Parts: sequence; structure tokens; C-alpha cells
Amino acid sequence: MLTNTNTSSIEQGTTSKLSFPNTSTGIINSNSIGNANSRYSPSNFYRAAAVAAATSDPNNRRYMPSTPWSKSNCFGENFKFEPNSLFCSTIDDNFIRQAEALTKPESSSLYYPSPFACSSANATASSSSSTNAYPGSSSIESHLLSDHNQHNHHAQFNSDLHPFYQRQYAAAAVGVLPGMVVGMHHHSVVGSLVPSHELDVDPRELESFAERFKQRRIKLGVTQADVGHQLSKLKMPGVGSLSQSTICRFESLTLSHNNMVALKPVLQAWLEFAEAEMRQRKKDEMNGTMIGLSGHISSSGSLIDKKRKRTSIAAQEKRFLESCFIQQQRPSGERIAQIADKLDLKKNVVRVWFCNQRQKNKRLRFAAGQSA
DNA sequence: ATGCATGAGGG
DNA sequence: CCTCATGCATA
Repeated sequence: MLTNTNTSSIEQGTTSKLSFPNTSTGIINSNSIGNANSRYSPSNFYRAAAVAAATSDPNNRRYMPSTPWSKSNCFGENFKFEPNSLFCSTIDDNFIRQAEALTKPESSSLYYPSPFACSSANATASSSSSTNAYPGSSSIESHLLSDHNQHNHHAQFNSDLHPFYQRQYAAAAVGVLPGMVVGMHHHSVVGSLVPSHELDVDPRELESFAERFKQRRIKLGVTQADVGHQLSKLKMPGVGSLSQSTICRFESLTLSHNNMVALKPVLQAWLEFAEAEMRQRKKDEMNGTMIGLSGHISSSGSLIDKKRKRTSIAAQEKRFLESCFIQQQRPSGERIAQIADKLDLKKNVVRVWFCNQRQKNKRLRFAAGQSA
């Protein structure tokens, strides 16, 4: 309740969109999570959150009212130059050259340790979550967190370096929510212009829940994949099954905050259900009764399996991409093509790489805000 | 546990 | 084309 309300993170323009017509139904009901039928459809709730996040995140601004001088900022996200411009090639060359410089340290007198040195946060597994969920953050990550590169030259009016989450959580410093009721709130005022959403869940609450969840899950002897499958047995409105990946990500807090918030009640419900079931089973065993529950009858293999192939980007190529990313997180289609060409990768692969990188970066900001 | 991918919803 | 939630495939 604190968070977004008094934080400027939600900007006026979009605020109006933030009124959730079906807030009272809760996140889950208004959105089908992990439903096989409809893969994913952002609910108004999610949407609003997304918009809010996007709007408050300087990095997400594709367009800023272009001021004449903004054109001198060739590396700015907002800068859009004409394909024909004479400058263009020069600028792009510089762009590529810089990326190369970062990639090949030998060529320059200075040694640049790969900024993306260890991009994996797998250390998370150690679950030292009580303090910092992402102890493995490397230099690049912190570098990216502060986004220097985006706002290098003149700081326009958006140059505030405050990452969304940092702002958000700073405001929410003092957790208020009981946490148990998450996502199930409801305001009496439907059309209220006051952006009183329930997105503000204390991250620490989520963190501890995730940790408890994992422990209890393990105690139940259930795998992440099992949880995902069993979820559909709950018949929660709009909730289908989830993948092992998602459960894993929930436990390791590698989901977006909103995603965590949305999933929490669902997983909590499952946990309670599973534990109750467990108790019941024990009781029944005592009575000599057998209950056939959760017999995991694996589905038969389908005949038509067109396996999705995952292209793997080589380390060197990846390093180049990372260098590019440091310079510009949202490269234009043209630049993407350029990069793709240079790396001999499909343009779409490069585009998706950037998309994923941005998502990842956002999560890291989240973590950063958390530890703050 | 995580890299690359998909698809909905929204410009 | 983007963001975001999510998942397949795989290291």
C-alpha cells in the first residue's frame, strides 16, 4: 500500500489505466496462469503492473519527445537516426568498434575484463536468500544496474538513475502486508483514481515465503515438476499447471516481482493442500486404508513431436552481444541486423537475445532493490 | 538451474 | 517491435 502509492514510480499518464475493474477477483481469477488452453494472457492486473513498471523505468522509454539536441546523443535509447544519414555509418561503425574493443582486450592498450564475466546467478542455489538473493552479481550486472551507458551524455529529464525496483522498494522499506492475503485484496472503490493496487508486497515477505516453500516442498518429497503438475488439481480458477522451470524460478526468486506476487497465493494454496493431503494419508494409513492419490500417470508420448531446437550462441559471440548491450540495451532493428550480420546469427536470434537480456537485467534490478 | 524461444497483448 | 509470463531443451 505504501510503495506505489507514494512513489513516483507510477506516472500520471498511465495511472488512469491502473484501476482494476476486477481487482476484487484477485490476480488469479482474472488471469489464467499456466493454463494449457490459453498460454498466457496478461490480465488487467498484470498489464497495469507492467505498464507501471515500464513507465517508470527509464530504460523502457522508447521514445522521448525528441529535442533537437538529443540527436547528438547517438547512444541514447531514444535517439533514432535516419537510415540514410551520413552519420549513420560512422556512428554504427563506432558502435561496432566499441563493442569489439570490449570484446578483444588485446587490441587496446587497456585491459577490459569481460564485464559479463559471470552472468550466471547460479550461486542462488545456495539459498542465502535472507540477505541477498543474488550474491553472484558480477561487475557487469552492477554496471548495468546503474545504467550509466544509457544516459551517458547529457542527462535529459529522464536521466534519473533510479531503477524501478530500487525506488519502489525504498518506499516500501517498512513491510506492512501480512502477506497471507496477498493478491486477494479488494477495494471498495472501484473506479477510484487512486492507484491503490496490491502490487506492493514486501519483497522480503516473498523471499521468505519462497524459501519456506522450498523447504516444505522438499519435506513433502515433491519435485518442482510435480508441483507444477499438481497445481492443476487444485482447480483454482484460471490456474492450470506450471512448468518445472517456473517453480524453480519462483523458489530462486528469478521471476519478476509481479510474477512472484501473482504466483505466491497459488503456490501457497498448493502447499496447504499438499500438506493436508499428506496428513490425511498418514491418518488413513493408520487406519489401514489406502488412498490412491496423485498417481502420476505419465502421459503417453505423442507421435508428433517436433522438438524445438535451441540455438546456442558461442561464448565469443555472446561476449560481443554483451558489449553491445552495455552500449545500448534497446538497439534499433537496423542495428540488430548489423550485429546479427557480424555474428552470423539470425536477426531474430539477436533480437530475442536482447529481449531476454533486458528481462534478466530487470530481475537483477529487482534483486538489487531487495538487498538495499 | 538457465539459455533461447513463444505468444498474448499493446503500440 | 516491445514487454512479460512461461516453457522446452539442455548444460
